[in-house]
Amino acid sequence: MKEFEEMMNTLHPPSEEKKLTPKQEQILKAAVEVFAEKGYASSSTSEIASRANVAEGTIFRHYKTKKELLIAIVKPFMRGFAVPFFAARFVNEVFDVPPEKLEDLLKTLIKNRFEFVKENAPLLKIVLQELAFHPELKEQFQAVFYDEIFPKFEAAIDQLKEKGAVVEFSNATIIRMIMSPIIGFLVTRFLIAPDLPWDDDKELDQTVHFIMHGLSNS
Amino acid sequence: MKEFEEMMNTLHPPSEEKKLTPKQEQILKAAVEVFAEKGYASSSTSEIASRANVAEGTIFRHYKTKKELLIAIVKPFMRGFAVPFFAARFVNEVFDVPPEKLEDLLKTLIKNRFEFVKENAPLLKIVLQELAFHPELKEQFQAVFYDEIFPKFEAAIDQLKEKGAVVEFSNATIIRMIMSPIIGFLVTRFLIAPDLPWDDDKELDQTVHFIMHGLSNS
DNA sequence: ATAAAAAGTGAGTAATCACTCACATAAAAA
DNA sequence: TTTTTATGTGAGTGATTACTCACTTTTTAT
Repeated sequence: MKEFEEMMNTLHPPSEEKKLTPKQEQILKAAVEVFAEKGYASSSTSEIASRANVAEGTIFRHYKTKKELLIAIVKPFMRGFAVPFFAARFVNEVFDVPPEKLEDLLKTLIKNRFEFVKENAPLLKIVLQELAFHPELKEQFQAVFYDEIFPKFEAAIDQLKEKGAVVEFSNATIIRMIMSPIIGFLVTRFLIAPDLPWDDDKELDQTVHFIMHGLSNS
Repeated sequence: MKEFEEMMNTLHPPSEEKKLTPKQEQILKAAVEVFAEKGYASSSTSEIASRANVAEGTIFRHYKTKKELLIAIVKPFMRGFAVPFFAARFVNEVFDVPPEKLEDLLKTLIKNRFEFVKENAPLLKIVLQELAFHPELKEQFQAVFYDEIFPKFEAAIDQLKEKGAVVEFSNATIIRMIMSPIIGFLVTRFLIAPDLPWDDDKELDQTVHFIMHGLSNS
């Protein structure tokens, strides 16, 4: 229960707190469950309602359509994931830190975001699944990642290239090479084999090690 | 048209040729299209039928259920992808090749599999999407990848570890680090941004470079 | 040529779907 | 307290769904 309340807090951060009624929270919780289990298209509003101990009409009182319910769940998750990247420090820290400390900086950042995803694992599944079919989600994704996070990454990468610390691939390629192993780990960790006895810290350290060596200019 | 016939050949390889009727081919082609566009759950058999210029009943003449149609599409694709790995040479080649030539060997293999995926891009999307929700597909995936391909990879990795050519991560971690950037490229190349002016050879070379350096024991 | 089997058809069906609406209750405002 | 507004309800609805079946056409076997 505690965990879910925390999740709901990240879904609806204090900044624009919407004062959800208890039933509304039950609906969101149940919807996350069902969407993650069966996928959006195979989830019925009637099942969400019954699992939330709520009449079906109550769902449509708060969310005009089923898709609006999906967006109400996914949007805050994406924004929540991006929060630390909005910190003004982000790019500057990468600029200033000596290259040998860069690995530690990345580890800290990644471990922080890992914890966020860990607390919202079903949301990760929903996003990865539904991003492909809902233009509204793609737009939100673009707004958060392409327009906000990636440019900051690019600035940092350009700086590292000038220092000769990073291999001379295109920025898009480098970003892909940074993200692929991380996403690969997250997907394996939480979606494919969540029940394996994972040593998360070790895996993350090794993943960052892999990325840094893969991109190093040797 | 030519391309699709080739795809159908890979879907139903000569080894167990099922002598598909023309209408059956139309059904498979249309189903691949619609499943990839809308996702399995949101695809209706009536749309598949009309897009295949076939009566809806014809679909169920050949495939008892909608899910059986999905499996008829996905199963041969996975088997087709795995074919080169079944070659007895596979592990031995990795054993015998001198470490500095290993990168070239991997490049050849990956470029070969890349072409296969390129010819069946919609199938890649269908597999990635539906694997999460259909136990039958998971079983097929397990049979092909976990039971057949991965053990061969492990044997090769163990050998490389003994030579000290590869970092001492667990085999599962190493396999993940090999596959993540490749899948990351495939997904970006064919699903996220297929219309970008890609230099496939360059990207693949750089991806292999990234993997080899990331895993090197330095 | 004739029979038998396979392929193809499309109207029909029961189930399920997202969503509505008239009404009931609870909370807030007056 | 009285009125207004917000929240909650569940039976009802038209549309859509996967799938069936009696029938026709085509292909294959004899």
